[in-house]
Amino acid sequence: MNIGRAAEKSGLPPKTIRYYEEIALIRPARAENGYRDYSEDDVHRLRFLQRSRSLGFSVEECRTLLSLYQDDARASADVKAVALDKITEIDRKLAELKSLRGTLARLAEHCHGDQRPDCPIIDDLAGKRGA
Amino acid sequence: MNIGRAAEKSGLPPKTIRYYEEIALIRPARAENGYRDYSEDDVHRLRFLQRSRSLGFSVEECRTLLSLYQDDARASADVKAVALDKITEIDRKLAELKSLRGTLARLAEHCHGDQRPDCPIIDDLAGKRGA
DNA sequence: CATAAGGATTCCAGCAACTGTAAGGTCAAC
DNA sequence: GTTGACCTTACAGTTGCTGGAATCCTTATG
Repeated sequence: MNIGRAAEKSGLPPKTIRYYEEIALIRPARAENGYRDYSEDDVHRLRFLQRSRSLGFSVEECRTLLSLYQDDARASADVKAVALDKITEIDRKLAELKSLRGTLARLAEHCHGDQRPDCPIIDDLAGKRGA
Repeated sequence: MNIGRAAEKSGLPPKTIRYYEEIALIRPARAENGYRDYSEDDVHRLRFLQRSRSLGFSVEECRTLLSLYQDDARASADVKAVALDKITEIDRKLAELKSLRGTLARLAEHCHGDQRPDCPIIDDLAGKRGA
């Protein structure tokens, strides 16, 4: 099938699919006219990529997961390790965002937010601590 | 002062400082030998940028904040609005990450993580729902 | 049969926010 | 005078696409 149909079926835009081929994540066949020709298996792989990307895995992680997906002799422990690493990474990001949010919320809370120039947010950004 | 000293004082690498000049966030003077020459005020601006970037503001938001910083007639309401927008954005990211984390944790929990190939994580990524 | 629309192809540029590298200029110390 | 630290510019690379231009192929219609 052509790339447009594969795009519909996988939920990925054609541009992205071509990009995935460029970085060697998938290798579709070519028809005689030069068009890419996707098999059902290719579409499975594309959907796999779509889902794993949407779960926050990087393209390189997706490459690993895809090779595990295609490896019938894989150990589920290997897959689990990737998932747990990602959870750790997400936890780090969550902690960082929460901390940022706390700081911003505290600053905003102390800013009267009117037409006067006096502003604790700016003061903090400028390094004028406390007060 | 030279860029190296300004880097030390602001906590930003020289490369980043040059980049900020390239995108017109700061405009240091030049010495006769062509070296950038930073004033104390320049360093204040750099520290301001360092702090606001580290709080998660985009470079363009930093540009806005910096102009507010340098505007003695600013309304604190304008600053507060930027901060509140950023908090909203952080909340969105937090929700997304929490959701991802939940999905991954659920998948990992059901994966026995041993030497066998059977893996609910892969099954889910492949679209085999339920089971 | 011509042609126009809709898809397909390639390649190149651009987004954010830097970072790395190369090739060279300047300055202070020995 | 030469070493080494520091400065300069310019260009490439990072991540993960996305948009655009020029061209080709296929299909439907007049």
